[in-house]
Amino acid sequence: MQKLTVGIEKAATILKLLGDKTRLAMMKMLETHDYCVCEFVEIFKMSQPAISQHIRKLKDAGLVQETRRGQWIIYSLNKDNDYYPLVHSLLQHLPSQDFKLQELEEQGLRISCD
Amino acid sequence: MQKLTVGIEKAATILKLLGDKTRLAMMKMLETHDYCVCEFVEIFKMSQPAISQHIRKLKDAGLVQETRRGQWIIYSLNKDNDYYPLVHSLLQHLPSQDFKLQELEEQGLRISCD
DNA sequence: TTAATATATAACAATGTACTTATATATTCA
DNA sequence: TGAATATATAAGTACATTGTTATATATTAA
Repeated sequence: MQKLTVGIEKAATILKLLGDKTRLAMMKMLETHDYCVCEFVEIFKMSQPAISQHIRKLKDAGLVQETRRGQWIIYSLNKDNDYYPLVHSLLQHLPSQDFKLQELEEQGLRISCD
Repeated sequence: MQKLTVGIEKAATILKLLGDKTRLAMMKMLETHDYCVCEFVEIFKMSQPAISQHIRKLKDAGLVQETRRGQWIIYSLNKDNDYYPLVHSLLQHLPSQDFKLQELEEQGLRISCD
């Protein structure tokens, strides 16, 4: 059961988390596809630990969830989270990031294709 | 003319601004009433410079606007801002903070009553 | 079992944030 | 004009954040 509204303090925590362009882009991207860490590393041209640390923050807040698939760990949005309605409505205001997925596919670097 | 979506980077900047419980509460409160700095000082039990600095950030981002009324400066939401649709939809997920206004009135500290 | 790959964690440095106190500016009113 | 009030700004400090590099852990495949 999800709440209609969310406490101000907790909401501020979520917004602070999303107030980083890398994490915000990740969330928008996860709206349409799942991704593994190594794909994000390619997409954001950022070190693997940096990506891993961003994802951990999202995971600790319950915004994303992980599933291991062999040697890869696939991340997806956790739509059951209490804050998902807030997050969802905010993501609607952002432009699709699917062009990044396309770039990845053109480079032959897409891994977690379903 | 407002845009349908907003760049990821700029959106992250806005969300980071709102990712502070004081500023987020201010924005929610400004949805229903205008406030002056001295009222926020009472409500948030915070020093005047601290409040002033929070408001300046909101103002610099164009989220709020000021109007001088005598010795007071009244702050209100800037609904013409490009990011207002995003901000508005996100505030809908937060509980009303009107009880804070009531407290203020009960203490006889309400200033900027229209 | 060993090498290769994917991910996580730890320790650190640079930078950013949010307060504080002290002080400046603007307005009102006696 | 001068005192009182409201607000802004500056400088300093404590703490948080985000990257880095080095290293640990987990899985796969030879």
